[in-house]
Amino acid sequence: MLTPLRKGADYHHGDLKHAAILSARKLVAAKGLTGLGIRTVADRIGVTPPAMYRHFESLEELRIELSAHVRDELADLMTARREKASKSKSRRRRALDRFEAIGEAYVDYARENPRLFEIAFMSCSDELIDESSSRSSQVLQQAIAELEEVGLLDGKAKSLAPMVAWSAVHGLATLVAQRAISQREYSKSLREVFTGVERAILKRTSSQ
Amino acid sequence: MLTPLRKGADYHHGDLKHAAILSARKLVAAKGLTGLGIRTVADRIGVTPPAMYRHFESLEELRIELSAHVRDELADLMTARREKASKSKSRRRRALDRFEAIGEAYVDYARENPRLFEIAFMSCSDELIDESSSRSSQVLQQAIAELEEVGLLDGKAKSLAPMVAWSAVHGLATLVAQRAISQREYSKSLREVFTGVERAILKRTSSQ
DNA sequence: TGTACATCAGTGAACGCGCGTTCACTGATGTAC
DNA sequence: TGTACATCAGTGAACGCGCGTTCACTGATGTAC
Repeated sequence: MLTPLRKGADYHHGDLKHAAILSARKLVAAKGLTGLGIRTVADRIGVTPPAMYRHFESLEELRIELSAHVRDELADLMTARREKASKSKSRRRRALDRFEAIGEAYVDYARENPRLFEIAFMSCSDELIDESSSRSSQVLQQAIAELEEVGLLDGKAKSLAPMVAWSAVHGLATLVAQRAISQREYSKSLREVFTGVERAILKRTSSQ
Repeated sequence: MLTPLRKGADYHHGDLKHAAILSARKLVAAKGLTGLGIRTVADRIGVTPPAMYRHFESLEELRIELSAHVRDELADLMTARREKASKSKSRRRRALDRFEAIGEAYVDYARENPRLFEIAFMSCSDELIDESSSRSSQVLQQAIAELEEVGLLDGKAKSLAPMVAWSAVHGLATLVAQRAISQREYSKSLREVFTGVERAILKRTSSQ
């Protein structure tokens, strides 16, 4: 399909904002936050720099929108992996698999998109990200609620479960993103962290 | 003392490299990594930009040296706090206090120097930081060894203790540095993470 | 103790560059009649 | 169905800026004799 998608596509881009964010995503993924610029993005999507200002107030705003986009991607991956995990098993197995699936998705995203992951929570430097309202943290809360429903969550540890799981998985993810943990050690570390978190928050049975 | 510290101090700075790193530290602490520049630092320490090139090959090298300096500061704080913790108590109490002291120091540093903490492990983007040789991780290993010596470490969890503790504390630290956790929730979160990590790696007694 | 000289650590001016942003403009689009 | 016109989304040229870095230089320092 070499024909323009819409009439006048030579002059009116049609979907500049969306294209800009995707291009910004690529740019940051490849060169880090420093590589992101109004002019560079404009070039890549075949538009002059001032056109960008029809859609973004400033470079800062582009950054912020990209950061939100990345957080969305991350949350999407988490829910997708959760849904793919374990059907037709015991309720307990299922809840645990879903819990692990979202954690693994989180860390995987960081491993595969280290630069993007870095800006997901960081780049909105000034306003603090409302953790409670962020989609990925909601997904986590939900998974913990599921563990509770099936009776796996330890009563004493219940209140600290979200913070512990969040910190441990987020910590592992940043270490992986920074390559402080090599690909070789990756899955081992992931298993260790999961085991640790589960020892911390699940009910204690003889088998564990 | 308004007299120059050494003869010829007008022309020969005397300690430019050290002064540059300190000034870079201040700059990054205040404005983030973007605020760091050869010219800016040169200005601040009262020297012309080319003088910087007698001591640093490039801006990149200045960044790398600053990053190492920050990692040193962090490790120094950890060991200092560990030594301050708990004397004249039971061996077990002492080992646990020392373990917690280094974790708390880590997170405190991140809270008080968020921008610096961000570059501590990140800015050496290309070469991966040798985790095993980094001073702060050695301090952690040591603390875990102490827990083992006094018989607090759980046998099964022993192998995963370093990874679990490291991830959880590092994760909390980055969340705090990014202000994803507010000052208000800070000490509560810290306690939760410690409790979680200890539930994960310590021997299980009835009291826990 | 004094002088010649190599070495070192700065200066001052300039380079080219790419950046974010602004401005007056123009081509395309959609709507009212 | 056709025309006038407001609105919108782009263009092209230019702005000033601060940056990292290079260059030929010069002032200070220390060492050999």
